[in-house]
Amino acid sequence: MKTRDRILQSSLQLFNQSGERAISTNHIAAELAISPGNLYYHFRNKADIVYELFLAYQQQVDYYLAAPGSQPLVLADLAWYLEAVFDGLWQYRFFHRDLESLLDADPRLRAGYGDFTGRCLSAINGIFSQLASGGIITPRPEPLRSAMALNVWLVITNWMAYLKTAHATEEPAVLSLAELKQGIYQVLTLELPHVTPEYREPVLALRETYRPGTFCQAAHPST
Amino acid sequence: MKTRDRILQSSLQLFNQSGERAISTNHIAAELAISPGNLYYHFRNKADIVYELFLAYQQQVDYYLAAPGSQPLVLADLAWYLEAVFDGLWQYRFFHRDLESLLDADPRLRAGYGDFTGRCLSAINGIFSQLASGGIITPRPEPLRSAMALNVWLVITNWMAYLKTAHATEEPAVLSLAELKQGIYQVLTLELPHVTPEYREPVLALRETYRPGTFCQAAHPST
DNA sequence: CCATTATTAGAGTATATACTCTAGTGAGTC
DNA sequence: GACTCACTAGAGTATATACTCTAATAATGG
Repeated sequence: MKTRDRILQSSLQLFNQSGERAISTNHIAAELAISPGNLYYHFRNKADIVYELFLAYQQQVDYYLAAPGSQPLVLADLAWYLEAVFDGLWQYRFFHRDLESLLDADPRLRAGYGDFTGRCLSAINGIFSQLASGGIITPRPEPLRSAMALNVWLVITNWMAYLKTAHATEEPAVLSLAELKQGIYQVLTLELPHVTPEYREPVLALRETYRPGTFCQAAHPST
Repeated sequence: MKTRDRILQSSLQLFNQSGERAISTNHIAAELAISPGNLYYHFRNKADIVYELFLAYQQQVDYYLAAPGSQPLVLADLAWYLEAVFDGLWQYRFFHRDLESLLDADPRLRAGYGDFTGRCLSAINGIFSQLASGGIITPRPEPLRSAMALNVWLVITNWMAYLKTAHATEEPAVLSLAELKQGIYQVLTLELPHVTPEYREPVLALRETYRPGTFCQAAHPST
C-alpha cells in the first residue's frame, strides 16, 4: 500500500478515535513510523488530509444516497437507505465533531460541505417522495416535506454527539456501530406520524429492530 | 465588576465568537488587559473556566425549563418555552461546538452534562404531557413520548451547527439570535403531526412566525 | 499605623504544534 | 555506470499553549 494511502487510512482511524483536534501530524507520522517530513511530502498540510477524507466521505454517501429515480420505494429500501447513511457516518465519524473548526480552517471544505448538505437534503426529500409513491408515507406538500427532511438530517448528524456526550458512562466515550445505528430508531420515530395506516405495523416492527436496549449492551468499538 | 467575573464574561464572549478551541487563556488575559498570572490566580486552569460557564448555562436552562407542574399548558406557554431554550442556547452557544472535547478534558463536566441532558429530556417530556392536558397535542404512550422528546432535543442542539456549517455563506460563519430562533420552526414542524385538529391552525400560525426568510436577511450578530 | 490577606504584573518554563530544509536512498533507464 | 526522480529520514524552526513563580502592590481590619 502506498504511503499516501496509509497516511489517509491512519489519519482517519486516529481522527475517529480521538478527534481531529487531539491528533497532530506528528502523531500520524509516529503511528505509521514515518518521518514528519515524509508526511509533508505527500500532503501540504493537515487541512489537505482532512479535505481528502471529506471527499471520500462525500463520495460514499453520495453513492448510497443516489436519487431513487422515480420508481416507488418499498419498506426494505427505507431500511437500506438508513443503514447506508449510518454506515457512512460511522466510517467518517470524526467529521461531524467540531465540523465548524474544520470548515473555518479550509474554505474549499466549507464550500464542498455546503453543497454536500444540499444534496443530502434533496436526497432525503426525494426518498420521502418515492416512499409516498410506494404508499408507505402519506404525501406532504412541499414546504413541509423539506422541513421534515431537514429534521431527519439534524437527528442523523447529531445522534452520535448525543451518544458520546449525554449517554456516555465511560471516560473517553467509546461507541460501537450497533449503538450508532440506534439512531435509526429515532429517525423512524420521526417518520412514524407520516406513515400510512396500512404500513404502520411493518414500520413499527422495523423500528423495534433498532430499539436501544435497556439491558446491558456489551458492545465494543471496532475501527 | 470583579476580575473573576470579568474573566468569565470575556471568556464566554470570546468562546462564543471563535470557539473554545481557538481561544487560549493568553487571549482571554490579553482581551481584559490583565496578566496571565492574574487569570491563573482566579482560575486553576482553562477547564475550570469552561466548567463555571457550564454551571451558569445549566442554571439558566434549568430555571426556564422548570417542570410545568401539573397545570395544563396553553399555546403561549409552548412558545415561551421554546424561546427560553433558544435564548439559553444562544447565550452559551460555544458550548455545543465540540462538546465532546470539553467533556474529555473534564470528568466533572461529563458527569454534570449527563445529568443536565437527563433533566432537559424529562422537562421536554413533561411539557408534552401538559400540552396534552391542555388539549394542544394528542397524548402519546410513554416509550414514544420519550423518543419524541429526544428528537426535539437533537433538533434543538444541532440547529446551530447546521446554520454555521451547511447554511453559512460568509467565511467565519456569523449568526444572529433571530436566525437561531428559526430553529423553533423546525421544532414546531416536528410537533405538528401530534397537534390536535382544533389547535392545528394556531400552531401553524405560530410556526409561521419563525419561518426562515428566503428574502434577504440583514441580521447581524450581537454579543 | 501595622499586619495580614487579596490581588496583580510580568517574566519565564516545558511542551506541543504545524511545518521546513537538507541530505540522502533506492529503483528504474539510457 | 551515470542520471533521474519519486520517496524518505531526521534534525530543526518559529510560534503557541497552558501554566508557574516571584515579587510587588492594593485593600482591609484591628
